This record gives sequence, C-alpha cells and structure tokens, in this order.
Amino acid sequence: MPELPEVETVVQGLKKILPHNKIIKVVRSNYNLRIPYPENFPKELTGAYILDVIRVAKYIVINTDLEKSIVIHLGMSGRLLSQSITNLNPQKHDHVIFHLSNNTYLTYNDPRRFGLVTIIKTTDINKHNLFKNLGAEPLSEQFNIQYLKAKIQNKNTSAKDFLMNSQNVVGIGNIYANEILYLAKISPFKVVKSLTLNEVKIIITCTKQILNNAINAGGSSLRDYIAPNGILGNFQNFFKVYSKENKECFHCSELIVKKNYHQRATYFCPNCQQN
DNA sequence: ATGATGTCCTGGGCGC
DNA sequence: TGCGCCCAGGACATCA
Repeated sequence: MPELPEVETVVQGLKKILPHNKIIKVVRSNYNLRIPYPENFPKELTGAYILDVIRVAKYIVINTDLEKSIVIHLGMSGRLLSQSITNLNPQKHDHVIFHLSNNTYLTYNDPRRFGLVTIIKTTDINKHNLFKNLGAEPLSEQFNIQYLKAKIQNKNTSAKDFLMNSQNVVGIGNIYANEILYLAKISPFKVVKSLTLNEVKIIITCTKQILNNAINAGGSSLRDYIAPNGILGNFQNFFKVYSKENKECFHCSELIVKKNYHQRATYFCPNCQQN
C-alpha cells in the first residue's frame, strides 16, 4: 500500500542506481497489469539511456533520452528490486524485468497486479489520462490555503474522502488520511464545506508534517512495501491511529474506534475528532 | 454533476 | 494439517 512517502523513498533509491544506464533488454510476463502494455512494449525501450527518475503523485517516472518516459505505479503490492545478474533470483509475480548496462536487473513484481508499467512520451505526460486530473502535490507550495479553500467550496464530501481523492491532493491513501486527520483532531466524517479557515490551515500543516515524517522514516513498510535496496522503512512503528483499534488515544486515553467507511478501515479518536 | 458504491487481484491470517 | 472465508486498498467504472 505505497502512498506518497513510500513512492518517494523508492524514487530516492532509484535515483542512485538507474541514471546513466542503458536499457539493454526488457522482458515482461504475459499477465496484464491494471492497464494493458503499449503495443511495442517492451521492445521500444531497447537502447534507451536513462536520464533521471522523478516522482509525480504516486507515479514513478523514469525519463530516457528517447523522449519516452517509463511510468510505473506500484498499486497495492508492486515492488521494484534491483539485483546483480549473478544473484538473480526470479520470483512468482515478476512482471517486467529491465536488463541494464551495469549488469543489473530491475524487476517489477506485483502479486495483485493493481499497479502498472507503461510508456508515455515525456513531453505529453501532463496531458495523459493518468496525469491530467491530478490535484496539488501536498508538499509543494501549491498546496496552500487559497487552493484548499477553493477546492472545498460547496463540497459535500467528507474530510477523509477529500484527502484520498487525487483530484484534490495527490499521494494520500487510507493510512495517511487517517493519520493526518487524527493529528489535526478533525473528524474523518466532517463535511469539507463546513471546515473553518483554521481547520483548513491545520489540515495543511498536518498533511505536510505527517508526510515529511514518513519520508524521513523511509516510508512505511506495512505488508507490501520494500525499498529498491531491500531495506524496509519503519514509519508503521509511528502510526498513532491506523490499526490502533481499542488502543488508548495518545492525547486523551479514549479508545480508538475502527469503522468501515466507504469500504475502507477508518480509525479515529471519538473524543478528539468529534467535530 | 455529484457523491456513493462496485470492481479488479492475491496472499496472509484466522476459525474450525 | 488444511480448507475456506475474509480482509487489505488505488484508481477507475458505474450507479443513483
């Protein structure tokens, strides 16, 4: 369940190992991921020289000199693993294997196949269907009071659904939506059009704080996440509310409640987050 | 148009 | 020990 901090951690790892490599060969399995592979995939990547790796929302974007970008989304259970050729250890659910000029393989493995690997012309990325409706990057200057005030105007959606909708703000999934609203002491069910200006400010502050803390902890390694170097993040040790059903709230000692809300586990303190 | 619900998928954990 | 059930959730399709 990689969210922004996990994807950012993966990208930081990939930045150290991918640039300045040539793609020698790419092979893929016969299973489609969330979207079908492009027609000439993976052949059209052969010979491409990797320029850099960036994160856009929860997407990993690998830019090459062919003006084509490899776009990877980890979905729920996607992992990227870098291995030397001599230590190659094929696994079930390996779907795409990039053979690089420094004699390493980068393997995309994804048991649930909710992720995707595709190619988009670099200059067209922002126009592409996957990207064109994305909201603000939460750690950017764009994610500010004016932006949020405009977004929540007349919106009847709940605070939690709002944060998890990538058209409003990208990169936040179920875990961090729970954590952000707990830190903000705002009910996950509060209708966003009724948020006060002060609450909007608090949401911005708490969002940035939670995500930055998670990045600094190397991303959460809950279940499916693993960094390219195999080192696990440990942010899940710092969850204050997610998966803490019936544990005492850190602020007031009330017991944390778990509720299924829109088919997602929602954790909150009924005392601190009752507004 | 908006907001709610359904769908895809597999592995792990649990109860019996 | 093993079977079957259920849960996890990102993003899009589809429903009311």
